[in-house]
Amino acid sequence: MTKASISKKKAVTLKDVAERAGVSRWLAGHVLNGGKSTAHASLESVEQIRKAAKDLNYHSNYAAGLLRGKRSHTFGLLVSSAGDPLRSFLVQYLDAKAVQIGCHTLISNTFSNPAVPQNWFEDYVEEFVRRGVDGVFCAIHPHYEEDRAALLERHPNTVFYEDQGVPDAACVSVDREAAARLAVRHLVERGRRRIGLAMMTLSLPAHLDRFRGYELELQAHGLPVDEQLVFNGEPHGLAAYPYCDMKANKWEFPIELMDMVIDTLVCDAQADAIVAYDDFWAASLIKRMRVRGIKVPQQVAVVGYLNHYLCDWTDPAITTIDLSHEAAAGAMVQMLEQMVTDGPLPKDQRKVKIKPKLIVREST
Amino acid sequence: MTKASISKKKAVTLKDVAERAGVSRWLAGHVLNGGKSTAHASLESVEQIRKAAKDLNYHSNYAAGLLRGKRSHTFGLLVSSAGDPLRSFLVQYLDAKAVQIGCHTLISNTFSNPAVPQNWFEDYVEEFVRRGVDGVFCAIHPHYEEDRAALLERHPNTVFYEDQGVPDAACVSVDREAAARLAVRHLVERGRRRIGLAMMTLSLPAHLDRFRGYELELQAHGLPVDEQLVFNGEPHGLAAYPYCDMKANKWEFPIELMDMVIDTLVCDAQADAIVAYDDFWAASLIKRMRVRGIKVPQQVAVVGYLNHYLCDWTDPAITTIDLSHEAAAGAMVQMLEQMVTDGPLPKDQRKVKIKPKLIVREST
DNA sequence: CTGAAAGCGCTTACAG
DNA sequence: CTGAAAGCGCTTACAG
Repeated sequence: MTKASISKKKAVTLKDVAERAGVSRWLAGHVLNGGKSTAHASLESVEQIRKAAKDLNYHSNYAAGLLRGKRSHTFGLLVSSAGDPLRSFLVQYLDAKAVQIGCHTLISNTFSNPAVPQNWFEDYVEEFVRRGVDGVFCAIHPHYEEDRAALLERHPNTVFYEDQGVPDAACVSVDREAAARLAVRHLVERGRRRIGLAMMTLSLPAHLDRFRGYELELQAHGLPVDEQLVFNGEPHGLAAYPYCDMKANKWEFPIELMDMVIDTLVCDAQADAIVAYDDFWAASLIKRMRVRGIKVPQQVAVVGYLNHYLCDWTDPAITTIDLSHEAAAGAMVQMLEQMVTDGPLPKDQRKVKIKPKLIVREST
Repeated sequence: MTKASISKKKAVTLKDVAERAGVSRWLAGHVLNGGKSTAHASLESVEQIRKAAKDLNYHSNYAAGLLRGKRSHTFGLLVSSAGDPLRSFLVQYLDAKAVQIGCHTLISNTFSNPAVPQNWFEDYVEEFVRRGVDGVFCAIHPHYEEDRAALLERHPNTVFYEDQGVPDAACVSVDREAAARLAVRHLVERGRRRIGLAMMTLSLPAHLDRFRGYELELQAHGLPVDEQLVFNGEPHGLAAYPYCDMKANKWEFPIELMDMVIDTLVCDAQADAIVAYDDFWAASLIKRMRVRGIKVPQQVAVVGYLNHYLCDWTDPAITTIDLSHEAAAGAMVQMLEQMVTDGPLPKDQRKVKIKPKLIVREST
């Protein structure tokens, strides 16, 4: 059988199955594609139809179903770059969870692509409409100023990852306050008393959550909150955007800032531990401290944030907070599917916080 | 306007546009969706139609087009896990390049998902048929024994990443021989004379390519090929599968083997440089050598393979070979698109080798 | 260029 | 349960 003959071969249709099973097209369609009860059909007919479908390798025509208004079993996924360390595993798990309920994922990552025009976001939103996606996952970074309201207008069935400032929207996010508390508690248990916090900024809600967790956990252990122990990158020119420019696949990490963190927290404020902004900060802090003769973890313990697999490969390996991407993806898929089948979620079910986990390695 | 009214609002159709533009449905369809020449229409009509379409926010109905046999502008992407460090950037770039030619990417990564049944591969292949993808990118790891012949049978338009043992199939792969030569040449230029090679196995073609490159480049510099300087992990129980089990998101890295590499190459054979199997080997080798008091790069230089971003975060940062994922993705998209539009590629255009690049950091 | 018709494969509504 | 018909939105073929 040549390739040409394959591609020319007519697809097997409901009519073929019905004829072979000796039933009506209606019944065959009802049994194979109806989804609901098969009450109308005798058990024998159902058997016959299923067998005929299998024999003929029947698969219902996707385009015809769509045209008649059936759902697409496709979710659109908006992400700035699929390879982004903060997103790649979320992407993987979202698709894996979607597959479990019979759905597929259409990706759209375009920030990595300089050739894509400015209005990529709107174009994707329209293309998603055109393709009849059942819903959308929006996992673009919160600081990108795309029009999320317009997205919601076109796709009421949207679930966000991380709070993107859209009131009442369905949203799954990491419990950052809990994350900071986990880190601090662990350090206290290891006997640290002067625990520093190194943050990129303290002017955004998500970052403030971590600061609050840091404060609360210190207080829970009767430790003072010393503002000298809190480093805020913002006055030093650190904006809230990522230092990893995925567009150019280039890391522009402010390594000199890490020395400032060490000056401020370790040298001046005598920190014996640092809760770092993320694993990349942690890795650089460790690297710079080694150069300066400060031993990790003996003199200063370091905790990261994210649990990127690079944590296994630094020296020492980094103790960190795992963001539970799999759990987040599971929650997102479950919420979206419920929205698709049952309509909008009740308001009190729209915000889901994911519990992070402490992963202990060598840096503490 | 309530959400309900939006979802109920009838989609704008070609008929609406034609009426508004005062032309026939045929002409409107021809101008807006025909793609080919607009020779049949007067310039004025074309203007009118375009304007009407824009005013009404017309987008051609995807399902109807598919049903009538138009191409889907969708590529299927088979990958074991989208978050895999060896694949995540390829995934990102494939989508980015596809978008540039107006196509979208349907991902399918399921190895990460224990709940997916054994026959996931065949299911995806059928689902891709059902959804009418224009073609398929197959970037699953070569050692997974899925039925690639069956894939090709259903989807003649398939481009593989890395040689997967399918004769005559279109395939883009890294020039591994060139990669090894780049590493060796760089080390020779840095004055190294006893350059070790640490390989996972030497029984697979792809790995042998690197060994050949190593040999050739040594010979090109008049250096002897000393078999003591070649470490082969295979006799030590290292199979050719990845040590990163994405299914469980768990790394089972044979760290004790890294000590064996150091014993064999550095202690016994007096290597002053190691060309490592990949960046993860390089990172571990560096880590273990530090423990043993061997200075990198002063005593032993190390070169990785892949240019994963973790190379920036180890100490010292790793000199490595970049696999040019963006170029590979570009070639794959270009080949697939040509197959879609012009039919099968001539046999001599089916194998594309991507040139890797040397990235110098601190470990050499 | 127009206009009316057929048909892609399915689902829905309807009379039996 | 069956059977014949309509229609989702489009493209194609055809007579004008």
